Amino acid sequence: MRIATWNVNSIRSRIDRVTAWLERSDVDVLAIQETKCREDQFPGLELSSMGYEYAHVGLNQWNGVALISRVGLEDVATSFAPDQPLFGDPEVLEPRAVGATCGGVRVWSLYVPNGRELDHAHYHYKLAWLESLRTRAASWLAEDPDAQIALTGDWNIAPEDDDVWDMAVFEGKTHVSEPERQAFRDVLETGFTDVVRPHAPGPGVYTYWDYQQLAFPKKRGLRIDFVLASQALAARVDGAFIDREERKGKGASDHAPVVVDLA
DNA sequence: ATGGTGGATGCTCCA
Repeated sequence: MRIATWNVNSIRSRIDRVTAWLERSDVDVLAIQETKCREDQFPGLELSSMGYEYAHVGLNQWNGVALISRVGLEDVATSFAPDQPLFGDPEVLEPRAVGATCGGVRVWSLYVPNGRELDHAHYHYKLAWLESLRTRAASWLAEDPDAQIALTGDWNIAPEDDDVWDMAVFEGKTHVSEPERQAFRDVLETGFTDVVRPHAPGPGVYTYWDYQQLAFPKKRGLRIDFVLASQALAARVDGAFIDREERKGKGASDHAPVVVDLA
């Protein structure tokens, strides 16, 4: 079974690239972030005609996450916990998490809040969101230590200096601050592993490149998209890669798909 | 190749 995660930066503007990528990638389950559309705008027909079931949550032009699967899609959840933090004025539950059981694996498509600036309300929201996720993930494993769980998505955190093209540029910025990195490590410590890194060692290996300043051809990226697997799932991983080819050319997302193969 | 962001929206925000 092959699972993948990809921040597509608008499913409506990217649907042709998404279907073309699916056609050539033999993916069974894809977690999508930043669909940037409402439920009624989601291009479900294009995906279902390819044999994929889908679950999507989207309220407006921001955020939005989906799961598509051709190996079953059961027990869909549109938030990871009853206390998943809210944001905005008025406060709302933003569409940043969707989970489903696909081929026996509990897969989550997660779009961690960006944080915007250190000490911004959005930054505190990001940390609270991650803490809530950590607590919930720990409870899932406490319930069933053998659960096969994949926490996939755009984490908006570069956990190590090697995940950043130039640390000096990120001095005082989000994505690399110690509280964010600690929050990421705290999720790992509940019993999850980055299953891609062993197959895509750095430095200089990234999943995201800004559209500006020719960042991609200049190799100026960040590694912020991850597949974190529970122990039982990690034991099944027999390969992984970041598909940076998909970042090339006109009309690419600013993120590359991240792919994991399970035995 | 001598370049210099893109998406959704609506006159700006978000990433």
